[in-house]
Amino acid sequence: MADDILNDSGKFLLNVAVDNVIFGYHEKELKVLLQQPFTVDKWTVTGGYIKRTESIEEAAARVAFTRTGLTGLFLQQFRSFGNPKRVLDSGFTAKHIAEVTGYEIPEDSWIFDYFVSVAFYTLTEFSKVRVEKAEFEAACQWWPVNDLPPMMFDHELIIKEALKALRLHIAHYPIGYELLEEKFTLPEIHSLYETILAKSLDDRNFTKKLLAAGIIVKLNEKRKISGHRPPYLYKFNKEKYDEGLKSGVELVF
Amino acid sequence: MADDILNDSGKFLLNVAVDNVIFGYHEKELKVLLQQPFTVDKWTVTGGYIKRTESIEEAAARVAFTRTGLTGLFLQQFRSFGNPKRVLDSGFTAKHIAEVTGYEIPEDSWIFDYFVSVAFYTLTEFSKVRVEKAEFEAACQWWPVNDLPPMMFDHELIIKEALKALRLHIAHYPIGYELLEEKFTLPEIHSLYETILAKSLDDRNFTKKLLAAGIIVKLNEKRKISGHRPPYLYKFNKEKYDEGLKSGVELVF
DNA sequence: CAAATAGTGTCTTTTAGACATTATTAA
DNA sequence: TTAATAATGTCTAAAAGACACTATTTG
Repeated sequence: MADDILNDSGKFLLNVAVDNVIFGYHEKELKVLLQQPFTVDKWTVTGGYIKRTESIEEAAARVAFTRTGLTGLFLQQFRSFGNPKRVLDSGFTAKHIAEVTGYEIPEDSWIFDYFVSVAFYTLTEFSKVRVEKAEFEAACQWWPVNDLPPMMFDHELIIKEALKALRLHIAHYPIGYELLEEKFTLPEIHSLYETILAKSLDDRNFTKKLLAAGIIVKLNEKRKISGHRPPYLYKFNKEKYDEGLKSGVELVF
Repeated sequence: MADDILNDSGKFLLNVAVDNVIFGYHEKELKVLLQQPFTVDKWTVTGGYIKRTESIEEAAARVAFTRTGLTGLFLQQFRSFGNPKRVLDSGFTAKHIAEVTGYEIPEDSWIFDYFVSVAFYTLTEFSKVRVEKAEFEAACQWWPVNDLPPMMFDHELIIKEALKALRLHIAHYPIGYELLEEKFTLPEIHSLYETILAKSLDDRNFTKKLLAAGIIVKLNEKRKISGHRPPYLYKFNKEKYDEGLKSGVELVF
């Protein structure tokens, strides 16, 4: 509970934490999972402190697991943020918390200190996520990337930068595996890319490119949809895909 | 001095620090500026603690300034490193320090703690750098990237990753401005790129591409060299260059 | 005029980009 | 047979890549 974090400060690193921008894709919209501390009525990216026994990647994975129930997610570090004004400008103070929640936390508690945030982004298959708020949180829910609630600290910037990194990566690595179901149709992956890049892509050229790169494979099945021609299902070619992740592919769209 | 850092721990953030891989280019070789703590006979990337009053970027700039005397350098954050084993595996202990230097430092001093390192790389014009070791260091000098001395912690990995980031960036941003003198010849910039990318580039196509992108401009001067045809001097087109830095250019070589 | 290196142009291949028609299914 | 959407091929333009000869200077 709260006590866990407040009293057990010896368990965590000081002055450094992780933030994890968890992206999910649903109904042609890119969403991001945000949490709301019950101390402030602003929202934050999911994040947490780093245990002394874990690496920063493990901390980010734990943060994601706590909110989504998923493990083995695609996790990408993209930048760290740190300057003395991050917390000072946020309205996140002992006084404010006392007013809102009745909790009395010392003014000089380590949680109000200057924190460097190591930021990651994570891609999830929306339908598999079971959203759960972590302890010490008032809420946790998906928000459309293009329609965010008021954000705390510099978290709006963090999301912007995460999106920038995602868009850069999508041109060099075969992202998509983690955002779609195992079998997907061309229209589905096509509109995923259009959504992430926020621009329309010629369907013929798009298909051509993915097939030429060899990262997707046509299956002999169709998705059952009524009222019109059913689309073929595709899956990723895992080897090509992993190789692409490692050494990079040119997929400039 | 040492006391500054050891006693004045309240001045610095705990559990987080910056490392800065300072690159310089000299005689067709890419070099990196390394420091040697006088406590261990291994080398490290230049680095330091973060003051409570400064941002991580300011800390990295200060680290570079202390060793090179230069300000306004090109500074690029590329990754953060953090896991509990970084220090444990390094042989960096109070006992070892006492043996080597006679300094008695408590086993539980904060300097032996788990540190997350926010890593940057910096590009410098070799000839302008006046190498100076910082306090608490036995030495500070240039080393060829391809021929490094024994490195402490995970600093060999940090250099590898910095180089990877530099090679990625060079394909998207017009790097070079900070590594060459103001006026340079085509053969000079050509061999700079060949050195960084560790592969040979066709001189005609290389020139064509830089000129087409508009980031370099031919001057009406030649470099005085005897014994053969003197090369023309070029300079960067600062506007195009800055624009390229901001929005990215495709310069795949 | 010889030595040494600088400078440059053309042709070919590959890749990117624009563009519109036919195919399949269910109701 | 119609409604709805899936699937696909060709032509053009631009960019990348391969390749070798001429130019300029000093000694």
